[in-house]
Amino acid sequence: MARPRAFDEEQVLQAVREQFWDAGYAATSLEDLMRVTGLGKGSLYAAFGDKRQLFLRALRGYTDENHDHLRRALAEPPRAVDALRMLLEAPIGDPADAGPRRGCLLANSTCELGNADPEVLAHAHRTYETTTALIGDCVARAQREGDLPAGADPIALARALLAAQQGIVFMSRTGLDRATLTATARSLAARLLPDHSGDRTDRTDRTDRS
Amino acid sequence: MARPRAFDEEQVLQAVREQFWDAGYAATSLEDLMRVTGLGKGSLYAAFGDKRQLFLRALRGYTDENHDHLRRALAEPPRAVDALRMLLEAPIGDPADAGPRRGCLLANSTCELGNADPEVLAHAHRTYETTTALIGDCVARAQREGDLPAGADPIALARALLAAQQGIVFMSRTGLDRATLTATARSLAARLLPDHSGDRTDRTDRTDRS
DNA sequence: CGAGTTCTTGACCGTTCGGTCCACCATAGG
DNA sequence: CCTATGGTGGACCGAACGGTCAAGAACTCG
Repeated sequence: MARPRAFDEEQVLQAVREQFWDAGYAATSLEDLMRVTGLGKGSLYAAFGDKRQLFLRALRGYTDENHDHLRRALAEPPRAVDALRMLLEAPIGDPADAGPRRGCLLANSTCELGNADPEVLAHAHRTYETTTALIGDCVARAQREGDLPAGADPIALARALLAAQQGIVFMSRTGLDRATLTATARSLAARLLPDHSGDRTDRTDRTDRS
Repeated sequence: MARPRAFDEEQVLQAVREQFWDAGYAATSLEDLMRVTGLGKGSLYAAFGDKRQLFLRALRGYTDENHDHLRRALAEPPRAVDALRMLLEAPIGDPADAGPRRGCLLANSTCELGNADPEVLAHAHRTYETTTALIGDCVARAQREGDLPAGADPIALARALLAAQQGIVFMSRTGLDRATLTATARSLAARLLPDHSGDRTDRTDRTDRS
């Protein structure tokens, strides 16, 4: 009944996200957003509201997508403990992309805005709780598979793994070289996820424990 | 020979540092800096140069002070391994101060400006290398004291400890409660610094540890 | 006590910020 | 083909930005 939109909302949010990711919230101007989206101010404001709302939309999209990836990455490997090991190396990324070390958008946003914007802080808190729960499920699976000691609290180990992962993410932002980063990630993985395959009761398809 | 300064440079830098720490670089305006220092624009510019240089001065002061604290904290405990354990709990802070969770100024600055300002990135890289070396020395001492396995590379363990500490710092910024944070720090400490007092050759004069 | 020098203050500058508004346009339904 | 409806792009706005400058104030030295 009227003129249709000339842009794809998802593509715009993607471009916006990349911009905020590269430069941060405060250092991104509306002109930047117009440039990367190709849209005029009027269109942006009509479609998304002001800068902050647009940022929150992009951030929510990022975290949703991230959780999807995480769910898949945790479920995919046959052995859960391998998924947990990869968790620590994942932030290092492919050698191929060679993109700038820009860390995690949510972590960056939390650092930049956590003090000033309660909504960003709350979103970060919720997101990391969900992440912890996902990792905790995977830890529990690794326990059932006999690759981790069964006694420990899965959530506690999940929190330790998440903290270690965020530490790796941050160290990568300081310009640490890939080799050192990889070695550190493996070292952390070895200490947080010790190899129990030796003293494990050897039934790998053990599904029920209490 | 001329009018003396009416302010103490160190006090001004301290106030500036607190402001940048609370709000970040981009979100701090010259008006904020004038307010917290009590100085006029002219004085600030005459004494320190522009906003960026003032920020870098404050940041360097912070890291220098931090390294002094770290050196002391690592040297103070009779047993080096205890110093390393405290390293992970230190970011949680006193229950008394109850200040806002604002993390580490250098970490925040690295996240906000690391992509855009090579000097900040280089400073962060240098600083964390120094920190790694300090922790590595402490690890080596713990090895000599028989509290850590002697075979491992001290620097490698230092990097793992530093990454874990930064992870704790970050998780505290997400609004995680103190109890959970403390539990996570202790869990990480237990896994990265396993208790070797049992199988240690008993040549050191070990005073009782509770 | 006067001259010389530095520090302080706040007015001022051009620019850029986020945000609003409106004239114009492309489309779908009648 | 015409009209109603929503999309588009850019002119425009006041405010705040970082930064400059000049005039006056405070001090030391001769």
